[in-house]
Amino acid sequence: MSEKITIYDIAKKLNITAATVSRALNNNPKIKESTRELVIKTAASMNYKQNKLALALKSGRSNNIGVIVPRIDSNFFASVIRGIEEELHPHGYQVIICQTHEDPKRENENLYTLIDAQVDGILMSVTDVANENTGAFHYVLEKNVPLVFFDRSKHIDGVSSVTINDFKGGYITTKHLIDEGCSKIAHFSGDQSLEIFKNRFLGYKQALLDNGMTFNEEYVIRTKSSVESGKEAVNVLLQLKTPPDAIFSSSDFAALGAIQELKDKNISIPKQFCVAGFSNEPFTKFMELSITSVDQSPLEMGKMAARVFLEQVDKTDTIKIEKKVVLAPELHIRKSSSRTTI
Amino acid sequence: MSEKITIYDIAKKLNITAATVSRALNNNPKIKESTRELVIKTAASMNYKQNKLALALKSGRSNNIGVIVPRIDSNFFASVIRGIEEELHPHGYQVIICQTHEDPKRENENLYTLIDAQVDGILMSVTDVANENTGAFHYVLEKNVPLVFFDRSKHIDGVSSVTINDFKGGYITTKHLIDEGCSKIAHFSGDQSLEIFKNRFLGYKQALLDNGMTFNEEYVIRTKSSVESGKEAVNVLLQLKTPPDAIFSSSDFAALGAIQELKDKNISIPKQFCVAGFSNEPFTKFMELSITSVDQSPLEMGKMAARVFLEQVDKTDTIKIEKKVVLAPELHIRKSSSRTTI
DNA sequence: TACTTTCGTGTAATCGATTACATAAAAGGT
DNA sequence: ACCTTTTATGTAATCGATTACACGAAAGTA
Repeated sequence: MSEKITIYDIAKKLNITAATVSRALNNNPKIKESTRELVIKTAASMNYKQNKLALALKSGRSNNIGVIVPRIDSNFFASVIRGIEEELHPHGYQVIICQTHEDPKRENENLYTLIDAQVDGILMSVTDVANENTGAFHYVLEKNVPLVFFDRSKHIDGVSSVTINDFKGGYITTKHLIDEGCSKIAHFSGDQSLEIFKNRFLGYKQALLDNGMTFNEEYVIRTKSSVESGKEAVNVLLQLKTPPDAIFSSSDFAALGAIQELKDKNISIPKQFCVAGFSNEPFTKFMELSITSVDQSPLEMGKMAARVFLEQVDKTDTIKIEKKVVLAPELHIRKSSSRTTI
Repeated sequence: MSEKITIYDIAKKLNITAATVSRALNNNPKIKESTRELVIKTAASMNYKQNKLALALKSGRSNNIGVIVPRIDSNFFASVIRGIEEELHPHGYQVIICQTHEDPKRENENLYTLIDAQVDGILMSVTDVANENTGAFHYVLEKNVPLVFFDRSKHIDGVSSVTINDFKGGYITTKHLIDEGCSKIAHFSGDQSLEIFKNRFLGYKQALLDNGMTFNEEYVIRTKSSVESGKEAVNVLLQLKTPPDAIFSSSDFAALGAIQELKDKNISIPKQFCVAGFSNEPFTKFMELSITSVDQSPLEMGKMAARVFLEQVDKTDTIKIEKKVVLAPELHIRKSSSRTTI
């Protein structure tokens, strides 16, 4: 069992003080070169490792940053986290992961826990957008801990965010369906209290209007992000007097459900019916009937969020710069909606 | 900007000492009940939050645990991490994520970094199994930090592990293919220096022998875990004098590649050719031609690894108990190999 | 009353590193 | 030779909380 070696142990061995050791190890210019070399050599030989906790306490910086996501086992969030980790690792930061499981209570709890753990920043995708209770967020801001939202954000003064242009995502996808000759395009919308889903819906609506098509309330179905929900929703649509001939789904899973159900009913895709999803989940491109979907460049989003954090972290004194980064969504056109192209 | 409130601030306000405040907040029985109430009330009114860094320095426990995985953006690892987080969160631990990207250097670096950051334990899936250089691992053990391997493990005295029975996974899958009437079963093997892949291969081989079939070296192709690699591999197989009629792939992605290529060549699945994969990636069940695969219960694996850690963490003085937990793999039979059943 | 417990709190050290300030020694200037 | 500046190092406070030990006051005992 190895004892923990401290700078005091090194100091004692060399008959100098811990202060000198500390300075030598930190390249303080006031140290005689010979002393520095001796200290560094001795430290190495004794297998000295700096105690980060002591450093953290003294400096007030833990070199940890907290990341809060609804859940980690989703391709999107996992990829964002990967991006964050890759960007922050070279700067010496460790990434602490918290999940909310879409529970506002957990969200608040995580915020408080991270602050109490003295993280140097928090990057999060908001769960509780509707809730007016922003107490936990202001607690973070009061402590002057940089806060950056990604993907799902909330309007709070002084908080930066990195999102994709969901409106545009909805718009280009709908436009694409129109270009493929679809004239009755339905929409699977998610939780409308979340900006992302609202914007996808608005983009969809605008594309319809801009192209001389009428917006039909009946064609909008609120779904969950699940295969089952997509199946149910498509059945509702098919029972309408005038059923649609395309679906723009805000979820890849719901899109998949719709496709499975349409196939069961022998409706041919994309000939009779086109489908497009959102998120570019890995499975969309693996399917025999690959699914058209909007890519949110999660890796890039994570890296960008990390960069925004880095920009803010050393400027505690200056005025908070609220930075809003909006990434462009990219439509991946695949078989489920390709009548003209492959 | 809120000042940081410490126990000294509370003490000053109440004209007592910080020691008394600390004792009151920690339910020390030696404190007069009236004092305790007063302190707690005052602390709350002043919005006092304990500084975990100071606590960590004093106690030597950071309440952080480190998790090292090859990458986080894979369904398997993300799910394991979810399991770990869910199990450890109620115990007050925060989870720090590190990725190796399959790079042994990063693995060592991560181990040292985590120890320097004073984590209370490390849960990891090993990247560098072959490497004899176990220096970093012993460094961890010397520091008496509990270490638990999951999925990919290494034989090191005193280190517990949670794995699945890969041999059995290989065995039951191969047996299933035999039961479906396949007589020439090929195998896509991964990196054989990793126990998991070696054991899947051995299970495959044993199942062949136990069922009176001959093991054919030519039928074993070393693939990477990618669609492309699966395509290349199946083409090699099809050019053999006696091509196989089934593949047990140790990777779902390679299995998918094989399926795509077989379809291109108009070989009917499962009638003429059966395919089974490993890992139960989400896409395997979403495909129109769903893919038979072995589930590794990642969530359970994560929880189990966390529990093994919890058992060890408070027993630093007792002899290290080396615990080997082996979870049972579960074969999910789907269309890609179902001639008899659905 | 005098003596022993018990109770509640204060004093001060500790965890390990950093750093403002102090100081002794060496170097430089006239 | 004497004074000033520079250089290298030591002293001690600090970050915030915990805790062994000390001690005065209150309570219990004979």
